[in-house]
Amino acid sequence: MAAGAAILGQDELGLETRLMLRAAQLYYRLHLTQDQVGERLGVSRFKVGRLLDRALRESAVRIEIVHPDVRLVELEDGLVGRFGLRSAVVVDVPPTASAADQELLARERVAGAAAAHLTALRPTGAIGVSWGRTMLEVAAHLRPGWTAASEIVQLNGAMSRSARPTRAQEVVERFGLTSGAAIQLMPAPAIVGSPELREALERDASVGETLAAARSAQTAIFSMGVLGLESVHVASNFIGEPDLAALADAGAVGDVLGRFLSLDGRIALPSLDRRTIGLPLEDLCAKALTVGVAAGPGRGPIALAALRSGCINVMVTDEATATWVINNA
Amino acid sequence: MAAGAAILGQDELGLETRLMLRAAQLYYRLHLTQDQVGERLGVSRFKVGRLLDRALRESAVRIEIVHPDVRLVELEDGLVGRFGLRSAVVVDVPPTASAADQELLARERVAGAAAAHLTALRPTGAIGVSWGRTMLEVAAHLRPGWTAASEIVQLNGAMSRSARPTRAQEVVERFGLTSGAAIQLMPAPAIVGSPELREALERDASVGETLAAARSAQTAIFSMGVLGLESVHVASNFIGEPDLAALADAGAVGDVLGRFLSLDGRIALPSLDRRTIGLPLEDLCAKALTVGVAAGPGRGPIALAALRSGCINVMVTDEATATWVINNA
DNA sequence: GATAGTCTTGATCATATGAGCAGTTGCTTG
DNA sequence: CAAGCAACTGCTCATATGATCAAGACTATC
Repeated sequence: MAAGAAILGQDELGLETRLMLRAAQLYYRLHLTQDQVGERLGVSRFKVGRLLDRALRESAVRIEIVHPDVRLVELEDGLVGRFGLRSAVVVDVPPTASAADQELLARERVAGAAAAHLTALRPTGAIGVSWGRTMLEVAAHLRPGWTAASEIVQLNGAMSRSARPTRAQEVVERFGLTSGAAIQLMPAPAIVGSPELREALERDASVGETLAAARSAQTAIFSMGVLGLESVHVASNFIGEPDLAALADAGAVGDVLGRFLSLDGRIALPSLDRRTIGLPLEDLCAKALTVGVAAGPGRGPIALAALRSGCINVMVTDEATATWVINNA
Repeated sequence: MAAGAAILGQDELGLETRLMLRAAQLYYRLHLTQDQVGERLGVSRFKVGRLLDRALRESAVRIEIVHPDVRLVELEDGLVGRFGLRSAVVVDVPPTASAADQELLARERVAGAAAAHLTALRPTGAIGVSWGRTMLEVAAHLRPGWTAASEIVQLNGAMSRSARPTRAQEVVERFGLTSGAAIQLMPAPAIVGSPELREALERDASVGETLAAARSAQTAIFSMGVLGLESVHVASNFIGEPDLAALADAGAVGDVLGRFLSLDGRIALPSLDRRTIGLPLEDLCAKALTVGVAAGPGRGPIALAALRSGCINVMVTDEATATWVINNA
């Protein structure tokens, strides 16, 4: 063979290349062993190995992963790698007719994924939870026995004076019911009028004990809220027009546990933060397992901010949000 | 893991599928071993193997050969498989400005490939050769020492009375020169006026001895000619208008060793065949190694006919011809 | 709530593949 | 024409992979 090529000068015909392609076909298409390929082609199995090696190096053979869900896995890996997470779950949300439906579906899908992932994570001890529409949906997806946790603690204030209830209690109750754990609520509004009042409430046993439990929990599960009129904090009357305007001025993009963050992951408006009742951001960041859930359009910025704050260990979100985060990180 | 999926009922999230895709990425993209993949994913290497197996079976991973020359190899394999050949060589002919250039280039490329392939085949003993433009080109591409054959024998009559010489002698001479073998010419026209004359000539020692040598040679190398005014047989005045018309009527598509075939691979016009001097078709078919060379546009039909005749062991041709043959076989 | 059946799992062993190495071959250059 | 050089080949040995099997887990059914 070498002799032939030599006499002919160069390998004009691509004889060696043809051999390579033939080997690749026999090996990758017909699934013969390198030995068998060698036998058919009249070369040693070593040569076949080298031929296949060359085919791979010169990308004459392309191996690609074509499953529609790879992009989700890639996003997950991207999030884990970029933000040093323990894990991430990115779910696919099929398109819907209306934007409102899309938001609903995204919430449903992401919440389901969050519930499933939580079950797989099997957290133990005390678990802190936030509230909101997304958390309510997560709670609804939990199956009995999903964890053997000892206690479910509400992480931030939620008692609303508005006509539209936060249903925060339902979240905690369902988490407790499905796990058989005791529950502990935080009987206070999310945001009050003054830092002094917040301090007074936190000193009181009713709120103080829950806050202490929230601090000592090693696991936290929480959602992310957007800033704007559709925010639950606005709907629940925790913040009004002036606060909203101030937050917008400060560059806030959304909230975690009622604490509004700017895109760089810091507290956007410290003066408001001092009026916010619940687990402080730095205490959240210190926990061993912190599961952040972001579902629906427009969550990209707050998701990125929360990830940048370093308070998220495990991220659960939809494809659009994950894509936004990766592209803007 | 299994427990989690069980509690959640079905594998709603495609958790197993994600694991599969992740395994595929780590294995095929990052080239980790299955062991390492298992370690990263927290599963046994057996599971990784099964995951990858499933990925392949469900074609979540696609392995394809993307080299531009695969199609040539596929055509080669197609010819070998379809016609039970020993081997086949199909060459790529880049497009040219004019049709005439295309024919020239095809001939040059195919002839080069034929010479190279012959060298690789290393035929021994006596080798029979035909003549024609293609064979002349093949001869021109032979490098000294390409074979250790003992004798080169002309397979069919070629002596022309026309102004345009066949240069058949050059073919044999160059085959002999480059191999150091003795040569034996067939001093007769390709086609004569009557069966009786043919018989008389073949009985004469001058032609008879060469014919006997042609019969006993175990190797034959020959080209294929088209039917029509551009045929060398017409140009050399071996056949005239009446014969040409009769051949066309009989469904002849071209010739091998001056013997015209119809598309089914049989002698198209037995009466003409009886006037043709040289190795008969059935003697050609009986040889151990028969290399047929077909180059240039319009050679599809005669190539197919020759292949069907069963007289070809090894085929050398261009892509267009091979494609035509495969599509019309 | 027990039990048979099915699916999944991890282990062992045989096989296939890859890494490193020494011998050979042909090419190049003095 | 010879000597050095570089590429290629086939070998041995270590490793990775695939086939088969027994045990365990979960499901479905009564």
